[in-house]
Amino acid sequence: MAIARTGSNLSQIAALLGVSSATVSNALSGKGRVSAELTEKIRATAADLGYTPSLTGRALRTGRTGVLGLVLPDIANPLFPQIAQAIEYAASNAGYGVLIADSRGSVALQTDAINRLIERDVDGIIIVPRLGTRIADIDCPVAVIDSPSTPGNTVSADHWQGGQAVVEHLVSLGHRKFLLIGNNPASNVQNDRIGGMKSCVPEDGHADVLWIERHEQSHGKGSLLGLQKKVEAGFTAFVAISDLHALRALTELQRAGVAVPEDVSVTGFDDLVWSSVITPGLTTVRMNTAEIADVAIAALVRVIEADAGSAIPAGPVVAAKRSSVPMQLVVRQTSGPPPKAQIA
Amino acid sequence: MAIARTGSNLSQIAALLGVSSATVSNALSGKGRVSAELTEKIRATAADLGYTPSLTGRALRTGRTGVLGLVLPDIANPLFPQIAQAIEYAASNAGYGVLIADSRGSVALQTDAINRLIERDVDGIIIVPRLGTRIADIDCPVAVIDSPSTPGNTVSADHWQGGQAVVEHLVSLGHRKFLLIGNNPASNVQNDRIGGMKSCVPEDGHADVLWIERHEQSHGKGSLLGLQKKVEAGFTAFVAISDLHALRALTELQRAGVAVPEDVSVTGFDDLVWSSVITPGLTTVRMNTAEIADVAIAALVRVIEADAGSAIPAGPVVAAKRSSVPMQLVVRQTSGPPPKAQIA
DNA sequence: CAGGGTTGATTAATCGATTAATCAACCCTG
DNA sequence: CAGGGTTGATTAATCGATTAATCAACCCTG
Repeated sequence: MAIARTGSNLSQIAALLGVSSATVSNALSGKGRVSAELTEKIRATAADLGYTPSLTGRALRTGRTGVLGLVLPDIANPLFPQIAQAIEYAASNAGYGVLIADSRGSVALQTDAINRLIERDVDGIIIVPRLGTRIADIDCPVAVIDSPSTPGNTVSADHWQGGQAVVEHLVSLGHRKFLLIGNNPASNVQNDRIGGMKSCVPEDGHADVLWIERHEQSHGKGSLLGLQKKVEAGFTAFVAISDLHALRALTELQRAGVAVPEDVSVTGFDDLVWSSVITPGLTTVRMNTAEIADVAIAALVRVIEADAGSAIPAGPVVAAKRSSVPMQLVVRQTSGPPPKAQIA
Repeated sequence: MAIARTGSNLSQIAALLGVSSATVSNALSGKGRVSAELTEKIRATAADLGYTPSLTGRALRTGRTGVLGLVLPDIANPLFPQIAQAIEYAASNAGYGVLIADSRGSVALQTDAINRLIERDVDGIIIVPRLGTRIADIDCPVAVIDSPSTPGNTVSADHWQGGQAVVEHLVSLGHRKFLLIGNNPASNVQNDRIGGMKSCVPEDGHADVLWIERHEQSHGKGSLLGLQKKVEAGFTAFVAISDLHALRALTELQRAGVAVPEDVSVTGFDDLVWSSVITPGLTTVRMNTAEIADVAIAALVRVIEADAGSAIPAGPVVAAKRSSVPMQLVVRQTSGPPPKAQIA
């Protein structure tokens, strides 16, 4: 014997009013033909009973569960909560629930995570892919949030433009010698940011790139980045592709007695939670997660709800109307003019 | 016409072998009586067809969806991803999916979030409650992860013991004058941590508490905490209830020219991602999120799967076998002996 | 060898909602 | 007033899996 749900169901309403459950379904969904009078009565009793439709029953019949899957990369990325929140909010507004699946930093587990979601019959999947992963063939609509230069990207922040914005800001303050700090050159996101930064270095300026993962391979994990020597070599702007690395740079410089922003400027990316409370407050670039989530969900929902007609979607990865959303520069206290001596 | 699922179903296997779908169901689930020979044949064809049971069909029949809801407080808490990851992992191992719902920092939205989950027929809910929220009556089993001193708490880290561990460490280094840094005294978690810290201050020592939210009400959001004056007043240990506040303290002190750990020690809580990469590395206390998640999920699953017998559970909030899980001290570079002059 | 017990299967109902097909009643119109 | 059209409802099938009830075949045992 199946276990009865706590709430009421269509047949209960139908029995109470002496009509068929089909009529109740039609009345509540506005489909079919039901007299205005009866519709009103059905609405009223449904409200009285606190009726909520069984999404399971509906899912079985319609083949749509109303649930989206969200696949996230390595949890270490502190931007994750913001993205997850934005996706959940946008999905919820569109009438969808969000199942999470964690790829725990490994490509194999990412595939497992996707398969778990598909087994649960999600209507679509949003993937924030792990570094350089290609999305394998997936049997449902997929939205990819990575970077505009990634093939198959659905929507993402305009990381290149974000990189431009922060370097333009520093150039206008008078900086000419930049140390760009990245982590892993295999990341499309990081490459876009670095690329945008480089594109704005003026002809009389200079930019070096420090890749942290490479540096740590030779110097050991968590080792100093040797920034003090860079300061001595005349670098005045330390431009990181993440607040995490900016923070690392900032504390290393402070510890070495280099004053920020008086001696050098430090900037980050992503506006993570701590950026506003540290001293000095971190100048950074913020992505519009709400907008990105809205676009991704809208694109996904459009394909899902059109799917009734065309059985086979063209490709699994959906396209959005806008594929990139501008980033916004947030100026706080870690960026300022370089010391007088440095200005040529 | 309902939309057919992409995969195969029980009746397809049944038709292929010329048996009834009931037999296929029995064979695959190991229930009922099916000959060993036939069971083997059914298993083989199921594997051939790549059969995965429709969880929707099963859910409708059994009344259990195999999905848990996870309600998270304000996303600003950077510990969230670790908890979410641990919960998802534990749930997945127990055969459950995890739907997320964000309470976005408001009690009203927390209730909305819970209702959305219930509408989706989750089998149980895990709540990491917002500051001082009481869990309203909920129509399904609930596990609460807050603090051992919270009434109705299911399981959590032993925040009191964590507070003890960090102050014991500092006392053994020679510290006697402590500034304990909290945010909001209405939080059970924060109160437990502060309480544990205080309980380990020796008789010849002293501890003051700085509540940041109160401080900001009079001094403005993001204002300096006035720690330099505290250093001048002889405080040598700054013990925060979160790495976020420890980071704030650390940068403020470094900026003011106070050397950490030579002049003063700074410690945090939660071992957030950046704690290991900043310079100097932050001494902190880590919670065993995996263990907490395992206990919470186990308690929830126990009630859910016993529910078949007893229709009405005693109360919605489930109890666990262990209600508190010890925290672990992680010693890095921000803690050291106080300057010689300060040792009496 | 009659009749109780076991084995290994099938039948049919069920969970809840949706929807194509059908039907009764009524309204018109030529 | 016969017959086509519309209105407002119902009937019945369906999505996929589960499971209580039933049944046929066979095996024993007294």
